Amino acid sequence: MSGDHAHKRHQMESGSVDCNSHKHKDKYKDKEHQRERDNSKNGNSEHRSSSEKKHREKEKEQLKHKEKRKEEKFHGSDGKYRDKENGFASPPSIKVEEDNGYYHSIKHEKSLKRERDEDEYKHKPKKVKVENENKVKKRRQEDDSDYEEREETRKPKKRTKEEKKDTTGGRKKAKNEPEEKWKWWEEERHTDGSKWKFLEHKGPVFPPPYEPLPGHIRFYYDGKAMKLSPGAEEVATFYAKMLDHEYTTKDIFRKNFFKDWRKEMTSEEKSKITELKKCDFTEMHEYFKAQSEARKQMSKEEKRKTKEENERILQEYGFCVMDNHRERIGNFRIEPPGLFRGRGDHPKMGKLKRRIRPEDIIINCSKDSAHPRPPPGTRWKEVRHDNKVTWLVSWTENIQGSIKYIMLNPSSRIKGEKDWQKYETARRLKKCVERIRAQYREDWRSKEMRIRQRAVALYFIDKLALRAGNEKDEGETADTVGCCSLRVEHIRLYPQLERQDFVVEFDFLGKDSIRYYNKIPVEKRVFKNLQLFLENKQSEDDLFDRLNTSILNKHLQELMDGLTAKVFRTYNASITLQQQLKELTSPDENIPEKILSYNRANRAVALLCNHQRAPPKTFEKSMQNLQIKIDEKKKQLSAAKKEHKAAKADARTLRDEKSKKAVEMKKKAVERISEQLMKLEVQATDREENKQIALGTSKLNYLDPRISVAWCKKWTVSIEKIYNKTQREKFAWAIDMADDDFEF
DNA sequence: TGTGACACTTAGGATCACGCTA
DNA sequence: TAGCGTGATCCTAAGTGTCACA
Repeated sequence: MSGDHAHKRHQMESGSVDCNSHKHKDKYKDKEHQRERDNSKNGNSEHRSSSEKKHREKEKEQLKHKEKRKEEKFHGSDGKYRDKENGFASPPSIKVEEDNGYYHSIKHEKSLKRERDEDEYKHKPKKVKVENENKVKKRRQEDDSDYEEREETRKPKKRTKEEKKDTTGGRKKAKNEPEEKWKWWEEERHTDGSKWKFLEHKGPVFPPPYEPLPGHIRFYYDGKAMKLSPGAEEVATFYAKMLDHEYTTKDIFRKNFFKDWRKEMTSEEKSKITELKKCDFTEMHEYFKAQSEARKQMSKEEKRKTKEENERILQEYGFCVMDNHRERIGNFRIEPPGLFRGRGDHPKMGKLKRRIRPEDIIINCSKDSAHPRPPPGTRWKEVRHDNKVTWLVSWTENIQGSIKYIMLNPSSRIKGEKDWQKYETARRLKKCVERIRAQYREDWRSKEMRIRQRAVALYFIDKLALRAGNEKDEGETADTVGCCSLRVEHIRLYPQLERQDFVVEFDFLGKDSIRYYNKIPVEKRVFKNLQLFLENKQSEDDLFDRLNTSILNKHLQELMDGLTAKVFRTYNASITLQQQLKELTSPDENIPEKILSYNRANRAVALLCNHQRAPPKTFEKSMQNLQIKIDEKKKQLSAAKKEHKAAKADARTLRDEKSKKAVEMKKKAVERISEQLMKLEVQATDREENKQIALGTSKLNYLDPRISVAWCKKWTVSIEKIYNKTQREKFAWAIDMADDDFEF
């Protein structure tokens, strides 16, 4: 990152756009906005239907026309538009960082101590400083109110005498005491654009080499057993393993697999094996199934050994040292070879994903770190020392020619800081969203078509939380769209529908080929504009032919520093959660009911963002089981109530201590069973409502965790009820800094 | 100004591990 | 204690957005 860029980032964080005057109005408008959205969203119940088929059928006929339109869109009719190449990236250029004197190994810590004292904030000791409570409270308030301001004004902290004396944070660690969590959010950030000063790791873990099948497991071609060469056999096993999967029923998958498989065959095999339908992989398939079964049946001792071995690998390769801290790596294993599982109607599904060799790998680490060693007899493609990026290992995959990375775990400082920053940008949008909304409404009346298109697209991104919709390489990926890449065929206009005026129906495949289907009433001016955009266009033409994500983001950047289309999704998701939590949580709810309210608020966001999932295979059965439990519990409750009544009658007659005690016991039993019943009923409601909705995606990526933390603190719900261990690790910063009065 | 390369986030499905129940 | 169901974790595809360069 250049100095300029660093400066820009700093500016972005300091929230230079003054939007405060809109603050109070925003709250009201946001709510109105949400209500409008809720009303419009309920039509979105259909799930992954056959609209993909429709796209396929039209594809051929559309292609020609589309090419033409595209040409016109960007170059007028001069024909200068050049098609992209085949989508494969050329090998990344070699980039070697000069030693700038920043790097140091933890091994050299002692000799560099003097430097650390002078530039202390860059190299904090692992131990966490002990702060007094008032200080902590003050810091938290500061964090909540204005993170950017703090970033701007904060100067490197002076260390106390004690701290200088002891790099372990002022006290010695007792034996077996769990290592304290590093509170990176209390420390300074790099301001020079660098992502780290020191990075050391052991490199990636490669998948085991191919093990040939035992002799008795055979492949049959045209009914006859045939021994395959190791290369061809390995690729055949990839297919055999997937025989149960729907992929192997798809024509494109089968075609691509067969084509790539033939490339791995010997010439003799190639001449014999000419049709996939004559191939019989069932023996291989059964063999792998038996193997997986055997793995499940392993003895306790064997399972323990496997677990220990995995733990050893994790300890050795799953961590790195970044700026004096041991940090967990996200994905330290190289992707094994196999068949490409593109989603939706991906034209490349079934192609062979090649085995990655050390010679394909680029290592990124500090110059003065102990470099990872390649496996014996091999070498890395390159070892570079680029501290402007966060990745540790990269390679180029052969399907799309894209670069794959090994990066740190979400709980790491480097990811956490970015996440925190993302939510701060969204909070800045909150301060000026009304001004931006007023502006795009005004732009609906612009004389210029490009401005009208931009304004309508932005309205959709804001109102419906649509993705930006970058352009994609045709024929290289599945045909999916976002807002800017919507085509005429993706919307339908109804001047009146179901007693509502100006209704727009959306039906398209979005990211991961997940269907977006929604009918929403829009403002008259939007409707009229859409009619205008559709004039003289064919179904496969772009709806917004004068717009792309680059133009839109450039405009957004002018409205607010750091604003892009993506920020609207984060903002709308978080603000919706906050509003829904306020609306749905009531003080007289018990804990399970509160959690149901939380999940309902979370669901509202997932619905908004169209986060769907395939209903679990066992869904119906598990609901039935739950219902059986509920029925049984109801019976229990009615029996317990009867017993309680009888005990009361006894007590009235006998009037002794024993019968009084019995009444108490029966009463408690009724209460206990009632509570159990209530929990089961809440669970059933929650599960039913969650059938096709994925809550995890929004929770992990869109909802400012401080909203959830504050809600937990306010209603004394333990954080474990809403975040599991991994999520708590990822959001440690928020759990530590948010109080019950945090406002997004 | 368009384009490709690159870096990074977001996403759903597959697989694993663990706890509950019969 | 085996079998099952479920939540947690892993995996990797598929997006977004920025930058340099022609």
